[in-house]
Amino acid sequence: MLQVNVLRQNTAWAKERLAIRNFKQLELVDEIVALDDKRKKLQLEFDTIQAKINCSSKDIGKLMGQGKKEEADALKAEIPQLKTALEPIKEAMQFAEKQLQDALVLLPNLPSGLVPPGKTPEDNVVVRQGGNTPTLGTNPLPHWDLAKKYNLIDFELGVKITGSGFPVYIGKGARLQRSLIQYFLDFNTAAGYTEYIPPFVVNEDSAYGTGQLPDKEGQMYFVTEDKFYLIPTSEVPLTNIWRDVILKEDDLPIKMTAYSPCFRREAGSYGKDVRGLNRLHQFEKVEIVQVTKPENSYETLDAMVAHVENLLQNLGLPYRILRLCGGDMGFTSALTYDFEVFSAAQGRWLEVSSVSNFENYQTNRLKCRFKDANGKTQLAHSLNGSSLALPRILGSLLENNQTEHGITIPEVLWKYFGAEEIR
RNA sequence: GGAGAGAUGGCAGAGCGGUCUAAUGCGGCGGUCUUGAAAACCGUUGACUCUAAAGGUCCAGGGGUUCGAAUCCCUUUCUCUCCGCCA
Repeated sequence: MLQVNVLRQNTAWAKERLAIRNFKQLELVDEIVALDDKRKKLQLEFDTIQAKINCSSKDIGKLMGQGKKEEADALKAEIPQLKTALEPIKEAMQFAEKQLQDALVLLPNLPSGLVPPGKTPEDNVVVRQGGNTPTLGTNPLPHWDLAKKYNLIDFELGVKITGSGFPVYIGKGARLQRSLIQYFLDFNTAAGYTEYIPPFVVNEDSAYGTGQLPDKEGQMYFVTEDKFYLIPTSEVPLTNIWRDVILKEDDLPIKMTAYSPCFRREAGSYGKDVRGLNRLHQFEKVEIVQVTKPENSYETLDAMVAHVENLLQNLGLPYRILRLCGGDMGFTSALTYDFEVFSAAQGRWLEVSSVSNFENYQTNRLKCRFKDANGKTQLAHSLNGSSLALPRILGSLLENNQTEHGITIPEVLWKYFGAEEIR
């Protein structure tokens, strides 16, 4: 969430930034500053009266110790009226605090200066394109047909066991998926990321900490019995490792990577968007997360983009990198690059990664801070990206690499997959 | 799941109704000494709010009793021990 002081000191600028992402309730910024003013005023009143009570209580203690019971009783008699005066102030203060908090979580992050204006995905800017689109033979098959032909994935079986959007990977399909996961993790750890296996369900504090709550409440599966959320991405448990932590400057940057299944309800999705592996309720993903010093976060973002780009190049997939426009960006992001691969048989670009800098939006909520060289505590910056989401990579790999007699496996996967081709 | 015991500063650990502004030890930081280091000795040591300062808040979370709560009561969560179940 945003810092009130930033909004207070740069009110007009903050509104301009929010307008870039087509945020409508700009008056919320003024309301927040007003609420904070109110809160401060009440806090001061509260503190003044509380100080008097504390002082009297100490005096009573001393008097009792000296056996001056009557003087102590006289002092005691003064306190009830102070407490009576305190009560409404306390309530008003707590109410103002809650209102402030409730308002703050409604504000999305401020887009960085690089974010292009725009409302829809059409307004995203292609910053780079790479790889070659293959020339497929006649009647290229979409991946769901290839999956059936080579017995790699059974979608109907998933429907039987759970429901739509929960595919069952079988044999070489499962093996290919595992090969990709292992390749991604090895590639990430070679680049200095530490591998984690985090919990796949999280509590409310964690879901709130990275901003999934209250924004994406309906997107997550919820275990009512224990009040746990199934993670929509391992970003949630990974970033929350640093909740309520004050780091040393030397600890930064923190580089983490994790494989996890991801669970998303995706309510309301339908049609060709959800066909095959295009959109699932459970999918696999390898994630990278970094926590950095504020002054380094944008060069870190560039490094993460280059890192993900390398992965796609190594897999030989045709890709493009988009800088998301204000209207298409995530709630908590300041700048996001999306990666799409071209799935040749479907003839569509599919999103396979999203790399974002959250600046201190997440860390402010998480209270993830570090002590700088001057001993001052300040908020760190957090970033994350998919490296990579598996289903669409798998789908496009099947489609782009299909031949007359099988599917060729990219060379980087040979040692994991144990073969150069699926026949 | 049942019974019992606990949760205190970076860590260990005292405090169980009133100078707690939380003892003590370890660790960290600074200094003295030293060619340098170690040892020894001396000093220092959290967060939030507010900030000119004072003040206020924080002893797992929430609520209560009291003039006054780390300390008493209720409640939630977590940890440990024993039993049960189990990969």
